Amino acid sequence: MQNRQELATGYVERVCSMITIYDLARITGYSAPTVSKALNGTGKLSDETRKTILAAAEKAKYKANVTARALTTKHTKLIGVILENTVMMRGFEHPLFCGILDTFREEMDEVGYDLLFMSKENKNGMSYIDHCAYRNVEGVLVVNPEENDLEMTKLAHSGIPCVSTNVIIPGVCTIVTDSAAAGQVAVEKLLAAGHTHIAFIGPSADKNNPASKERYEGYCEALAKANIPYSEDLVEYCPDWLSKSGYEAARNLFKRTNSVTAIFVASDLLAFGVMAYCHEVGKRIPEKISIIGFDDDRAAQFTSPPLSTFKQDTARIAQVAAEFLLQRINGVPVPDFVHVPAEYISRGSVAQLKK
Amino acid sequence: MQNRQELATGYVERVCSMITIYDLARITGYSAPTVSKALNGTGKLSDETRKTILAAAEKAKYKANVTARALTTKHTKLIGVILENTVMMRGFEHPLFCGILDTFREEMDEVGYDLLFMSKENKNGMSYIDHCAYRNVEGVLVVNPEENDLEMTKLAHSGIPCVSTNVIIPGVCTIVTDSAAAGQVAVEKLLAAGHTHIAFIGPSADKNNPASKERYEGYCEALAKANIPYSEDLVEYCPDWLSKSGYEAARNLFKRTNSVTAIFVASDLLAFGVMAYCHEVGKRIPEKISIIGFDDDRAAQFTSPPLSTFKQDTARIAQVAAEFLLQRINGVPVPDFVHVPAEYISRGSVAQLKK
DNA sequence: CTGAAAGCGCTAACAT
DNA sequence: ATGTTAGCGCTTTCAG
Repeated sequence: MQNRQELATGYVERVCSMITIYDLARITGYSAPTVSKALNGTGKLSDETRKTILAAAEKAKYKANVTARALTTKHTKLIGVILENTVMMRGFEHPLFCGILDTFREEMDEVGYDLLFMSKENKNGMSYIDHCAYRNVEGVLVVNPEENDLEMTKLAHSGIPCVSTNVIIPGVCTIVTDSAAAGQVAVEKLLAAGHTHIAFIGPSADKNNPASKERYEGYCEALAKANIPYSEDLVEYCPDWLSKSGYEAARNLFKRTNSVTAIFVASDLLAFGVMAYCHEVGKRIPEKISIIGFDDDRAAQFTSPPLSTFKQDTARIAQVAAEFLLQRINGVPVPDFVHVPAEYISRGSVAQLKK
Repeated sequence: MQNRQELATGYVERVCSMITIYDLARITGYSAPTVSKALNGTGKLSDETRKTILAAAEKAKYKANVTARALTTKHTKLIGVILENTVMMRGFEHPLFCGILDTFREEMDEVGYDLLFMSKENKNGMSYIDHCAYRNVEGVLVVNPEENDLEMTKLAHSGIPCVSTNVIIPGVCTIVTDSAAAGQVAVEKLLAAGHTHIAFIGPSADKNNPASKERYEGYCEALAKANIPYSEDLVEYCPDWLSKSGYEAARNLFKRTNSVTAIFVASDLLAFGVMAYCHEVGKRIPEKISIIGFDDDRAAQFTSPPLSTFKQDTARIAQVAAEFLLQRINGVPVPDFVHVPAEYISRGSVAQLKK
């Protein structure tokens, strides 16, 4: 206990006794502004002065204090991250979001930016905009906002630089997987395996979430290209992205029709539910029914059979997001929309149809 | 383009034109310090003054600026988070870490703290301690540091308040699942199902990572209690927590012995590998071999058969971590170690052994 | 090229 | 009970 108190005190002292530019000024005999200029490479200083000051800073292990700097410059080198726990799935646990955040952090770290979680409705009743102002956040990565959230819309229109990696927000640069292209590929793979009665299962299209909508569009387009007439009977919408909904969608689908030999499911999680239903009713995969999912969830390679699916390029999405957010912060125009291709991963859930 | 420029400018203006306590002072006719006191509830002010000022602040939508406040108070209301991408598994993608972080964030949000990712070896070559000082972080949540990391050790000894939720760090309060108790339960479940030749598969015990070690100890203890002699042949260590290692461990185990009818595997991910091996060699689960995993990974309910496992109480771990970190920040002593119980989840991977 | 002065927004210590 | 003064650490004019 005594020990802990001492530690705590030690910390305060350490922080308070941090070396400042005034210390360096005293040490080197120059003034504080000169030290500042030397440290930042700004202003006009003689090479010698700069060298002297830099050496002294190094020796004294001087570290700038962003808090103080930010007060004058307004540059906090802070990026806000919006990642809400929606009904869809708890924030961090979503496979896509985690991958994006991981790489985004690395990219931002490279250029000296730190990541801070934004929150809405926190203790102080702050909105996103309030929170951004409160922390002087320089830009925001929108990974997963709540659906149709007014605060989010306000933030998008506030002029605070934002990029979005999942949802389309008018006025905000959005970077997402090219789901339409992937949807086409999915159907083409199934067509190539001899399937013609191909179903689609996915959440009903939310106009702001391109994922399900584009996957569905890709499905339609591939069918059209192959001259296979579209049938409403083969499309089953579900209310969300949960496995349970996939299970129910499969039940509904098979209640309606028995001709289906293949399904393109808009996500692995949904596909797991579909597979569970198939197992339950003895519909063997892939012998009786072929399935393609989306996301390459950790689980996908361990289902039985392993699930053929699409891997989103989260690293690429994050890199582009980081690049464009930085551009945006620096006042450089960015595109409204960027598509990043997904990769098809062939496993054991698709069978060649016997003629 | 023009549009974007305007937006960016709009943001700068907005930030710069934020209302300050001086504005409130002017509006209300009081002085800045008085406004400050009213806002913070400090000092001695008449009720009326306070009310007037608070009303004016509300009306003007005044929001404090932490950056400025922190400069004088040293209280940034910032908590650092250490979550490195170790070889073990990429940072955010680990099921346990994500859950912990999610709840921890909510808890801290309640009391006005924001979360910031700490990084080591960033552009400026800052250590954890440097980074903490640079951002004036008030405390640190250590979720997943690199193994035997000197910088981490230094941070732990720096006096900066820390709590750890995965690894034991001398001098730092650690909150983890009671893996030993869970390990015992696992073996007891298998014993109850009639198994006596029970194997253990898990990473070799790292002295700082209680997870594998404690699960192994629980395994041993349950065996001892049941008077079943310990056999080295039934224990297979693996180098890490990856599924691939589980696969190889299973192969090694079965190469050595054929009497095993049940395995307690230290994690679901490893268990997936074990299951994959079993499937491959036609060893039916659970008919021929029963398996219990650990973590309740998203995948666990979708393997074939669904995997019986333990669910760590990440929410509880995070709550305790948040509580103790706040205590520690406030100079209140905290325990060195807290165990949180895990819950056994029975699914289809354990069979009653036929006599 | 360098330094003096001023200010970012807030709070602590002291006067009044 | 309220105001004055000063300072947190840094940067940005602007003189010299």
